[in-house]
Amino acid sequence: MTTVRVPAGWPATEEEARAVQDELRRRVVLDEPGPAPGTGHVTGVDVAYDDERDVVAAAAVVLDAATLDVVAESTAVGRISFPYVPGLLAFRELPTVLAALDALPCPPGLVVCDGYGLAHPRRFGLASHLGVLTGLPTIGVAKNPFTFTYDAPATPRGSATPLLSGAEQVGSALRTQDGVKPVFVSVGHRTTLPTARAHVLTLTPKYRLPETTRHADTLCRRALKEATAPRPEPAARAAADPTVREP
DNA sequence: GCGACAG
DNA sequence: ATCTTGTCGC
Repeated sequence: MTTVRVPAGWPATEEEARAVQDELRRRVVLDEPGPAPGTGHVTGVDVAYDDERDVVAAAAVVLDAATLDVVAESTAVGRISFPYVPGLLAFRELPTVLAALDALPCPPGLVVCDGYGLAHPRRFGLASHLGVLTGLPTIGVAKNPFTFTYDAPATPRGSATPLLSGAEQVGSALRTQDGVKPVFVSVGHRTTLPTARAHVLTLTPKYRLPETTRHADTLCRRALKEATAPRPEPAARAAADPTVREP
């Protein structure tokens, strides 16, 4: 586990954060097919908070895309860098997520984020932001439609309908299990929407949410719990480990 | 002006 | 996101 501070120059106000988005959005790459689903590595990232103690924990879990086996994982903890503001989620989550990705022992491949990419008020959600900062292909998978609209996909797993911002398609509502509420998929960086949907279907053989996010969710919650766990008394620590001498 | 609003 | 155990159902 690594520890993170809020990066120097990180936006302090909503106005600054929106200006950063308007600047960085121009660097999103949308004309690459991206990694083929079922090959190489796929990495899930997620974050858990303790607002009371001002602690945030992030996890990155790398899966073998063909077998969905976990091949590597890492965590990072830090201080909360921004309040939750719809449309500015990246400024709250990214510093710790970047630290967790940096701590991985292998290349992450495609990164699957909790939330949105292009489906965003300024077309620059968390997944796109992470992609631009790291250069990695990214997609967003959200559990709610945010401010967007959609028609219910047909019942079978794999059915999809457009996720709309007015008349503009910003993503897909994708049914990942028969008759279960869809997830909301959007492109982050360096891939396409059909490819993003194919990745999500590959990652959901059994549950509604991708295996990547399920693993990352479990791991970041555990990391948060450990980071906020009460410290053992010095005497108890000395008793538990006689090789430790307290100054 | 009011309400809604990824995690 | 988070508060939170057992429980009803396939």
